[in-house]
This record gives sequence, structure tokens and C-alpha cells, in this order.
Amino acid sequence: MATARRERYRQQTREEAKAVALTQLAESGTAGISVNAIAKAMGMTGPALYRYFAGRDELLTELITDAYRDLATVSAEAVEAAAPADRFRVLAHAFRDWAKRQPDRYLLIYGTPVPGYQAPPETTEISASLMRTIFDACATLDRATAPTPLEAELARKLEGVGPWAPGPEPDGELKTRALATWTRLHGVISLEVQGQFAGMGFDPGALFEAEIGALVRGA
Amino acid sequence: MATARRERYRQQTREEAKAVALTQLAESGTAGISVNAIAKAMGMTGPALYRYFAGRDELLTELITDAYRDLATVSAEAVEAAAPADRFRVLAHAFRDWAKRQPDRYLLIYGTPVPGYQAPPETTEISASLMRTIFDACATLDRATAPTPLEAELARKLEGVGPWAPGPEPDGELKTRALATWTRLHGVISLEVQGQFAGMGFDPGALFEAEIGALVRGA
DNA sequence: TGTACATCAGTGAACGCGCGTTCACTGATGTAC
DNA sequence: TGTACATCAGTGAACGCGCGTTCACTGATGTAC
Repeated sequence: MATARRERYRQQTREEAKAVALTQLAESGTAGISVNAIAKAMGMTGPALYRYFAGRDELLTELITDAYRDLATVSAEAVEAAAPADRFRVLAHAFRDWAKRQPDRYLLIYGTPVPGYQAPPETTEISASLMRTIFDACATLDRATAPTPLEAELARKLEGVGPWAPGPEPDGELKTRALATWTRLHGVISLEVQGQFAGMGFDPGALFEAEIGALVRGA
Repeated sequence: MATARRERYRQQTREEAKAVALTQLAESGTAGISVNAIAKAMGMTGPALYRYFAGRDELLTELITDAYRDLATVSAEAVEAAAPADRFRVLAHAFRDWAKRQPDRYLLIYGTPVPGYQAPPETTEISASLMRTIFDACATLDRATAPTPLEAELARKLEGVGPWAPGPEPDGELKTRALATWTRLHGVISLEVQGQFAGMGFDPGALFEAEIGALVRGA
């Protein structure tokens, strides 16, 4: 099977192309990702890349799903490996750490969408699996603190909607917590990786910890 | 002063160009904003626009500062007009309403930054004035509920950093609340306007209200 | 092990396109006397 | 009110550029006998 080696090289080339694309993304944004420029950086001519990708759109799509899947699996593995009592904090940190390590990929998933760009159906599945992980992490939070009236109202409204994730269906209160978790983590992380805290002279990590603390309390 | 009329037309043309640019932004993102296309849509040729803007960059900068200033003044006016007890809620709703009315402008300010693009110094001033409004709104929250240990720690760290806004310097606790307010509102709003809640079958408004409720409680 | 054929990777030329920006110009609109 | 001049708005041609993508092609790498 010499053909297997050929296939392996093929995959390597694809990965290399995507890696170059990510550096372009970091340097000049989504619009700066160019088939010709990628090929050039790899020591090839532009058309050669069409042996590996149907076109620019396919490459972009793959960049997005790759990043999404990576974030989802990293988070899931971290949560699964942790003791139940640590799961929530572990999830939060897995999220932020991943985002800080590769801010551009985070914004590729959760940043301003490219208008007109249609996310592939695969994304739905990945986001559902990520939601499962959030549910699992939130399920370990204690429920001693009573929800505010508005949280209780939201919980009631969320009862029965979905499913947002595979597996056992959580109740409205858990869904409420999951949403708050998602939006609050994203709130801090997105502003941080976008540099909106720059020059304010404080450590975003401390803010992040405080937000985790508020969520753990069950607020 | 017939020259005044000329100047008025001039300003009108500038405004029209920016308006067209905003529709392009909505249709195809920042990268889709094109000098030539704007001129064409206005019934002019491309070079004509150079009588009104030094170049594409200046137009883009103006789009950003305009949006930022608009959000800041709308919020400030809403808060000032409200009774102290309502101020926090009024601020939150002013923020979300503005973002929902013009999602593209919101993302222009708080979305993925264009790499390499340097925000003009004016932005700093506007963001400071917006922070002042947030401080003013948060100052009306009652402080009965004790902060969590991590919030207290953050508050201690924020003591003396800044100034983030003109006017009287708030203490660490108020700064902590302001940060939480900013990041939580942004968390919900940004995911909402980006369409990340699409297909989940719940009303983002209810989530937003719940988040406001949690903040009002002083959590 | 050697030969004939098929598959694949990559090249180079070419396509049409739209971009930002400059430049010299024509006409219209203003100001000064 | 009328004329001479200055200022401004907009045009059309042209610049160089990089883009995504196609196509016919050459060589290398594989498979089958």
C-alpha cells in the first residue's frame, strides 16, 4: 500500500495549508486568508492547492469546524478527567485557556460572523456536544442558593425547550445556569482576547475568577 | 454666506456615504466596505468620494467613532433622564436596545477587531465617557448583598487603578460591579446579535432580564 | 525485476474582476469689485 | 447688476495589485502483469 503513504502526505499538506491559513488569520483577519498566498508560503503555486481543497470556502469551513471541534473535545476531556467537585472550575479554565492560547480561533467561532457565510451542518453537532459538557459541569454546582425571581422565571420558560445537547435532558434551572455560564464566560473572554481591557491596568484573570465565583455560588 | 450651504451639502454627502457604507457592512462585513461601490450607489464615480474622505481608512474610522459616540450618548442620556432607582435597568436596556437596532454597528465597536487596525485616540475618550455612565448606573445599586470572596479580592485589586472615566473616582467595589455589568451585558448581547442563540428556541430577552436581576441583587 | 499503463501533484499561463488611489480635466458655484 | 476670478465637485482614464479559479500541460509516483 504505497498509496497509504501518498494519502498521508496528502493529509500533511492539508494540515500545513490550514496552519498557514491560521497565521494569515492572525495577521489580517478572515478577509486576509488567501489561497494564493497560502500556496506561496508553502512553496507552491496557487492552483496546486485546488488538489487539496475545493476552494477557499471549503478551507475556511474546515478552519472553523476544526477549531470548534478542538475546543469541544479539549473541554470535554478536561471535565471528564476532573473530580465532580472541580468540574465547573475546570471547564471555565479550559475554555479561557484555550481562547487565550489561540485567540484568533476563538474569534473564528464566537466572533463577528462573516455575513452571508453559512455554517456547515456539522457545527450544530459540535455545539451540541459542547453544550453537553457545559451541562455536565453545571450539574456539579450546588443548588443551595435560591435563584432570583427572574432566574426562576427563565428556568420555567426553558423547561422543555431543546434539546440543546445529546444525553439526558436537564431541567430549566440547569439550563438557566448553563446559559449564564456560557454568556458570562464569553463576556469576559471575548472582551479580553479582543483587547478591550488593554490599558485599563487590571488582570482580566482576576475578573474571570470573580465571575466563576459568582456562578459557583449559584447566583 | 452661500459657502455655508455648500458646507451643508458637503456634510450631507458625507453622511450619505457613511449610511451606504453601513448597508455594505451589514451585507458583507467590514471587508465589503468599498469606496468605489459606495460612490456607485450614490450615483457618483469612485474618485469623487476622495473630496469627502482622505481614503477608505478615514471612512472606516469615522464609522467606528460615530457608532461608539452614538452608543455612549444614547446611554448617558437614558441614564440621566431616569430616576436613580431605575438607572441600572435603564442603562442595561439602552445598551441592548441600541445593539439590537443596529447589530452591525455594535459589532463594529465590540466585535472582532480588524487586525492591524489602530483605533483613533478619540475612542479612548468615548469609552471613558461610556464607563462613566456605567459607574453612574451601578452607583444606584444597593450594596446590601455581600460580595463573594473573589469579588472582594478583585475589588481590592481594583482599588486605585485607573482612572477609567472622568469624574469622581469610584471605589474597588463599584469598579468590580461595573466590570461585571459590562462583561455580562456584552456576553448576552454579543452572542445574541451574532445569532448564536438561533434555533435554541428561547427568548434571549428573558435571559437578559435574568442577568440584570442577578446584577441588581449585587451578586 | 522489468515494463506498460494509470493516477496523482504541481506548474504556468490566462480569465475576469474589483479594489484603492492618482491625475489632469471640465463645469458649476461661489466671492470680490 | 454685471463681470473677472477663485474655489470646489465630479468625471474618466489610468496605475498596479491581488484575488479566486480554469485549463492544458509535464513529471513523478503508484499499480498490474
